Amino acid sequence: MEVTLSRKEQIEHTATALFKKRGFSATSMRDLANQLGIEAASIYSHIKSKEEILQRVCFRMANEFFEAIDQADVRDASASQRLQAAITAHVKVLTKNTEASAVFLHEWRHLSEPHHAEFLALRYRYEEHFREIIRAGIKAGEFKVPDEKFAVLTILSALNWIHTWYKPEGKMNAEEIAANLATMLLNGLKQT
Amino acid sequence: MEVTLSRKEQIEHTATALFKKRGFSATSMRDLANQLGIEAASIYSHIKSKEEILQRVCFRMANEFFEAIDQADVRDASASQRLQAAITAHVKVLTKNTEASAVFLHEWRHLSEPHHAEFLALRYRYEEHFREIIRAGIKAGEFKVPDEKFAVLTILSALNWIHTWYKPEGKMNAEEIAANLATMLLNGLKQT
DNA sequence: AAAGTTTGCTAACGAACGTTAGGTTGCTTA
DNA sequence: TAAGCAACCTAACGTTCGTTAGCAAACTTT
Repeated sequence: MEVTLSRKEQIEHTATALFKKRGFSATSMRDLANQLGIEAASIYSHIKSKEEILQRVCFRMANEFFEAIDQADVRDASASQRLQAAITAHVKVLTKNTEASAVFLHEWRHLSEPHHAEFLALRYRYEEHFREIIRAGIKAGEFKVPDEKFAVLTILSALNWIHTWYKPEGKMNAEEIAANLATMLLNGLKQT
Repeated sequence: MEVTLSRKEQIEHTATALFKKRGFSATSMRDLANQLGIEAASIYSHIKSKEEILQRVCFRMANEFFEAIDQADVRDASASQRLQAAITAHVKVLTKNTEASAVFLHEWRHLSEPHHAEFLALRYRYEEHFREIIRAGIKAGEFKVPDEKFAVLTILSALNWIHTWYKPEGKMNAEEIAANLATMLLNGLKQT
């Protein structure tokens, strides 16, 4: 299953790796060019600006997260089941591309307006999906939570650390990680 | 309870706020000077380099976390109680200074060697404290966890998002947040 | 009143930055 | 075989960067 990347996609891919490792601001176009084996000025045959790369990565990942969560949502299921499905979908996207995920999670703040505001709005909408599940769970007496915003932030932060340590060749695959995280968040550490 | 800060401490404090907001690399000495109402070159009457500020913040916070967790550790208690105490201690440090915490958590990677390696070693030692508690809990049959490293990473990432939203004037104080997080992580979301 | 310390200034350095202009090479398509 | 295009080059632009040198004023201590 060899996929041939266009030069623009290669640039984006290499830049993503550098943005994750060093951060957007600490990555220079000359660093990126060096990694690609070309001159910095040559990059501008393919992209308009350094920030364009960041924009493409951030909004592409936002799309992937939305698609995953929409496909995974099972109507007429319990809140626990829905939450488990959402967690699994989220973890799958996160593990499928850890580098782009890291950029999505940490480097979006370097977006300039109006992209910055647009990104925040998307993120809010994404989180709202989780909040809605938690609210439904509280209403049904399924969950016991002091505040749904608090719960969602805690859940997502627990998930969003994965990209720092996940390796495809590690002993847990994405599904196992998702299952373990869902169990831990839903049932806690304590032996039952 | 007015505390007079030395000029050096003022610089450190203002820099910390900027490092949190924009990141270390995206914060220039001229930004910092502007915020302080002086010229960039004047800062060098008080500090040796930009990175010195980062070093001081990172290692001071590391110290604070260690002190908090050492004081909070109760021998001859159950693993649940010890974990609850450790979580509370961690959250207290985190909420006491959200800006320095953000720098501690996200900007340490801009440290140069050997400080970078030294910082990582400290962090490993800190996390080891949590791992030891989890291991004790598993051994005593108190916790049901697939992997103690996995559990600790999940716990700490759930905690380490607090600095992004915590406001001292918010409806939950540090103790309530700590209690809610400990309950959620130990018992899960589900109604019992 | 003298000496020392703190705090700041202006001017400037060399380096690195993102980006543009204009040109060359080689492959692909009409 | 000519035209078009993708990919990359060198040279350079204007700007910003962290930092140093050298000096001056103000406050504190002796």
